[in-house]
Parts: sequence; structure tokens; C-alpha cells
Amino acid sequence: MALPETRSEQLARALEDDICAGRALPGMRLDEQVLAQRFGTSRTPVREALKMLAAQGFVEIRPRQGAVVVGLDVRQVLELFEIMAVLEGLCARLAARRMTPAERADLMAVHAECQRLAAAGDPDVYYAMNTRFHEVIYAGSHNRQLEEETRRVRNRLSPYRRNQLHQLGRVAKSVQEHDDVVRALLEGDPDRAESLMRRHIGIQGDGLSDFVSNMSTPQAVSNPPPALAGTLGRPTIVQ
Amino acid sequence: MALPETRSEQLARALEDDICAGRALPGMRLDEQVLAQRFGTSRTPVREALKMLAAQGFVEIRPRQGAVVVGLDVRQVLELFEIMAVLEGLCARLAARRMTPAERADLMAVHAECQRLAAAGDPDVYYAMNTRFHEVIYAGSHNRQLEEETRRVRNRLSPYRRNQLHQLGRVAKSVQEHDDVVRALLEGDPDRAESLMRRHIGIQGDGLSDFVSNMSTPQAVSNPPPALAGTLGRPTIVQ
DNA sequence: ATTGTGCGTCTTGCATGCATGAAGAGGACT
DNA sequence: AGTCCTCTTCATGCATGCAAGACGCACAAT
Repeated sequence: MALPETRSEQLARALEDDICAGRALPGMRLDEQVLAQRFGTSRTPVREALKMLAAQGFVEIRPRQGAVVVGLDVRQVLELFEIMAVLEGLCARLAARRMTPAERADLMAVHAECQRLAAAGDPDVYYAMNTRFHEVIYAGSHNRQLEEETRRVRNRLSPYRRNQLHQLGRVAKSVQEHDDVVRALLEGDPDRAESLMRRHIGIQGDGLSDFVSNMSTPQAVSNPPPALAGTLGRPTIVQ
Repeated sequence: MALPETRSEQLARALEDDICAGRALPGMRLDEQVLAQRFGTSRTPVREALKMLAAQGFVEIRPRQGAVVVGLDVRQVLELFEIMAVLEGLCARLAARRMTPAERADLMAVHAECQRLAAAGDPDVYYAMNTRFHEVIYAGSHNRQLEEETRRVRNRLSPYRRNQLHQLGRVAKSVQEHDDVVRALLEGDPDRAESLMRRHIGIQGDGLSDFVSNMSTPQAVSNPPPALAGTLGRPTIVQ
């Protein structure tokens, strides 16, 4: 069954992964030849992969000037968070109505695991389980398009979220908010589930200023509006 | 200033336009060579354009089997409408808080024009102005990412919306709903604006059954899950 | 010292060539 | 007759080649 995957798709996934995982930092130049050599192919599939990533907003291709990992400034990140909040909110709303008993059990299990890891204290380990928690809810929406869309926005934001949980008390707060969401979901209350999830994702009140001040951690070369992107945070040549 | 546009970008825009405008119907085969000839280029930029469109969900590329315009089945269309509703809802919410006086004036002008055209009676003419109405609200959100995202989903749905307004009384209803939204926007009531917009976009109650029964108008070759897509609505070879 | 000009180098954008794998036609066999 | 198999044909996936545009540097002029 395993449908054959073309090189360009493999490359696109690999590069997207590099970006999401923070191995390719915003502003980093993606040289076609270098990538081609790195992956042992010609430039053609590399170019196709870059085009795909560009179409999804992960990289920016300036004609005749090559591709760089998109660097979002504070404003753009906040914009994406606004989107993320409603998408995840919709996931929760739909999940409240549509999750099967098996999915509900799954949710509870993952949530319990989250609680356990939160108590354990390592934010990075918690982060992984936190991701799974949200994934369960995406799936629970029974809306594939929404699932993909939400995941895509999440991935675009991921370089900027890594450190979010390292703030003091953030993990505990996160898991508490999860708890509220889970309750609403299991009670089948779509309105409350949506509203709670939106609050959970949205950066509000203190969270906002905390986030903004901690942001620009991944050397965010602001690039699109000002035609600089190479003046201050000089596009590091990728290995 | 006019930044140079590469062939592949031109092609991508042209093809997306063909799809949105219904000139390229769902299920239609997009032959690389034919397109290359049609646009007077080699296959390379055509391939890159197709990859971009694939990354955005407009076409589907099955390895070694070429690209086809994505055909959405009823379920997928409804899924996208669910997304669309919250995205447009968010636009309205943000617009209610953020629109400048000039933008508000713009909104009123376009709305008035909508009312005029609705009374005039031609659904297709109204459709164009209706699009502008929504665009004004996208812009009013002052959230570029949201604007693009919403427009993208809208475009994906456009082949399936064309006939929606041809239903008896739909135009009148649409313009009435606009009126409610406008009122909430101008009063600066984000909650109401969002909620009204969600209802406006969402297909609910009668709207749903009406829509579903009228759907599958563009010969929607359901393709992704079942590996057929070529059995019933045989991929028409594009000119 | 700073700014403007010209050249050289390099990367990108696109064209072309070739091999692999898929769809279809035709025939043999059940 | 229907089914399976083989062979042919052809489109796709990828590699390579080539020209144009961008960047950097040196040098000259102010």
C-alpha cells in the first residue's frame, strides 16, 4: 500500500521538519546546491520542495536571490496565534460533539499522562505530550481539512513556541487549562470547550507581555516588509 | 518596485485562477506538456507551479500519474465550510475592534452597493460585489496572515459556491445577513459580529440540505480516499 | 574617507535529455 | 466470453546544461 514518495516530497518533509524542530532557524539561507549535495540529488527536486514550502509559508523565495527560512516578527507571530486560537477552538467544539467513546478514552489517557509529566517537571518532555494532547483533539473534530490546517499553522509557529513552556509556572497553568477543556469535552459542551480552548491558545493578559518579551528568541530576521533581511541578522549560510 | 515574477509563479496564479473561476473543473487532468505548450514554456516551471498548487490543496499530484484538479466530495466541502465560518468569524471579530474610520466608510459603501445589486436581481453581479464585501472585512481585521488564510480557503471552495446564490431568495437573505453584520461591526461589538458572520457563512438548517442537494454540480470526482478518481468521472484531458 | 562605477563570480531560472514506471492494447489461455 | 499476461507507448521524475541577473570586490573619482 505504501504509496511511493518522490524525492521532492521527502525533501519537503525533511526541510519542514528541520524548520519546525528549530534546526533551520528563521533567516537561514537555503542553498539549492548545498541541499542537493546534502541529500544526494540534483537541484531539481530541491527546487520543487522549496516551492512547496514557500507555498505553505515556511520559506520565502525571492526571485534570483534564493530561499530563506521565513522569519516572523512579533506582529506576525501574534497574528498566527489569533488564527491558531480559533482553529483549535473549532477543533474542541467539534470534538465535544463528535468524539467516539474510544477517542474520549484516549483523550483521558493522554491528559493523565500530561498531568504526570507536568508534575515530573521537565518542560521539554511535557511539550511532546502536550502536542499529542492537542493532536487527539484535532482528530476528535472528525474534520480532516481542519486537522491539516490546524497542524500547518501549529508547525509554522513551532519555532516560536519552544521556550514558551520554560516560563515559570507555565506548565502547571497549561495542564490546568487542559483539565478544564477535557471536562467540557467529556460533558459534551461545545460552546464551553471552544471558549476554553481559545483562551488556552490565545495569548492574553500577562501571557502576552511575557511572550512578547521572551520572543525573538530564534534569531528572527524580520524579512518580508523591509527589504533588509541580511543586514542585521545576516542570513547564516546553511551548512 | 514591481518585483519580477518568475514563470512558475505566473503559471501558479493562472492555474489557480482557472480553478477558482471554474474553467478547470475538479477531476480535470493537468498535463505538463500541454500546459507547457499552452504557456509557451518548458515543463520545468509548469511542474513547479503544480507543486505549489498541490501544497495549497488546489491540485493533487499522484506520483507517476500526473496532476488533477482536486475534487472535493460533499463531506470535504462541508469540512471546509466549517473552517471558513470560524475564519470569517474571526475576521469580523477583529474588524469590529480594529477598522479605521476610512475602512468603516468603505464597508458601508460596498454594503450599499450590495443592497443595490441585490435589488437589481442578477446573482452573478451580486456575487462579485459580495466578494468585495467580504474582502473589506478581511482587510479590516488588520491581520495579514488571517487575510491570506481566509482567502485561500475561500478560493478552494469557490468552484462549489458559484451556484449557491442562484437559489431562490438566497441573495436577499445574504444581503440581510450582511446588514446585521455591518451593524454589529459599526457598533464595535466583536462578539456579535463574529457570531453573525459565522452564521452567515455556516450552512445551517435548511441551508445545509439545500446546499448538499444542489452540490456536486462541478463534476466532483471524489478522489483522495478511494483510489478511483478516473473510473467514474474519467479525468477529462485538458485542452 | 566615502561614494560611484565596472568587472568577475556565483546562484538562480529555465530548457532539454534520459530512465523508470504506469496505462492501454493485443493476444493467449482458461 | 472473460481473465490474465505481455508488450508497447507515453508521461512523469530527475539529472544536466546554459544564460541572465544579483552580489561582492576592486578601483577610481570626488
